[in-house]
Amino acid sequence: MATAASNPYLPSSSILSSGSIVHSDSGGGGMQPGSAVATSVSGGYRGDPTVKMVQSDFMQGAMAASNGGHMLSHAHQWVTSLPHAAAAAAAAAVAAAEAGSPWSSSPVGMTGSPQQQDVKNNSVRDDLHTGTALHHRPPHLGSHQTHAGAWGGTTAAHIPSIAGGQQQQSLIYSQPGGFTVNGMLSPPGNQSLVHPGLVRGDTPELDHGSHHHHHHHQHQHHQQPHHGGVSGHDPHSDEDTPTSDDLEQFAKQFKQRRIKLGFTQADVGLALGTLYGNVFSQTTICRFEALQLSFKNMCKLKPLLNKWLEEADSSTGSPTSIDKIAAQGRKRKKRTSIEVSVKGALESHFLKCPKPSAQEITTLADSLQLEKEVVRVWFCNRRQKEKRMTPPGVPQTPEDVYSQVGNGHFVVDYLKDASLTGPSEANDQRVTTTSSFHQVILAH
DNA sequence: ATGCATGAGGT
DNA sequence: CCTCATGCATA
Repeated sequence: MATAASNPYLPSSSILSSGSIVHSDSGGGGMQPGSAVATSVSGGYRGDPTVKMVQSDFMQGAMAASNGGHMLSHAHQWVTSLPHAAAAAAAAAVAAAEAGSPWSSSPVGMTGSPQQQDVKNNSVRDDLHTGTALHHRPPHLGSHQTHAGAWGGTTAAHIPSIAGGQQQQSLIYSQPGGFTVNGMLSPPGNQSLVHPGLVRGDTPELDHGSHHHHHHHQHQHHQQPHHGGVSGHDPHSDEDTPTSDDLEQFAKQFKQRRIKLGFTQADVGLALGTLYGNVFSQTTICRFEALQLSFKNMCKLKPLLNKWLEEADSSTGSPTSIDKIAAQGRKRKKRTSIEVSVKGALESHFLKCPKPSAQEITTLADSLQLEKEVVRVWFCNRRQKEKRMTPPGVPQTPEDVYSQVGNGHFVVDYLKDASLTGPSEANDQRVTTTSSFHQVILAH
């Protein structure tokens, strides 16, 4: 194979990335009058030997730079290191899918890598689980994929098991060893972190005596298609679609317990993986706790986290290690940091038009000297932000606070409307509405 | 805790 | 191209 042997990011050949070649930004005027972006370099990707210069859908039109003609310094040099051939991966994916277990088979990735440095997979030591044989259950092979109609529509069922729903990206980030990594629960380092008494005590709390549910909005539940079908819904069962209040509450409880048990958000994420085959990152757990996910997404995760909770406090002391199957070499573009001033500009435009056309984006990008993609993505992310349950900046005081926009309930409400409404038109409406509220916080 | 990014689906 | 769910990398 013609795989290049010189990987600029390998420890040894760090001639380039040694320490401080970071091109400072535009601040003091090292370069152009208008350069605003600064992609900080910080090397450190250890891809595998099989370097392949594949890629990048970005380059396509991004570098048009029609204006000055100068390309500026930030060349996209995202590390490229696709370990396995795409073909192989694809094939494997299919195979996996057919096999039924989305996760239990993705040996690819290292099939050809001669020297994986940190592969410590294979070690199936979970069978030695020392007693706690509770966890570790094979992914239920449900070939159904999450329909997730929850709130979006008439066919709001309940949240189906999503264990097998998304195997999509797992192809790339999937764990090396394949299957269930191993053990979960195990407070970082020492388990004696927690008071023995309260772990098992199973504090029947759940309440925080002071339930301040001041805010009551009319019900926004979308009823199930057939009334009488799935009845017997317990108010706190994870069966039916929870209300925003439920989620809010759960999130809080979850966080509390998690902390008490001495687990980090990352731990939980991993645990979920070994428990159900769905690994999540610290980010996601964090966002869940902070209600920074979409309503739908919150609903999806709640059951999983709930289960973990149960498992977590029922485990006396699980040994197994907490492995970190850290980031394998992946070619991610360097995170471009956008200058505050530029951000401001983007914000402005966003308020005016949250959905700029391709042309507009190009223009804007051009004027700001940013890559088109960056701008596009910025808008995408921005829109997503608008849709989260908890609007940023809004004081989240549990007490009172339900003055106007309270805890995002309204957000959820409007959101639901939005999703129900037909494509196009309605969108502007909702954004506008939200924006008005945001202006308050944004325009200090 | 968050900002920018990736990718799978859906139009 | 967009939306959504997610996450690496960072401040």
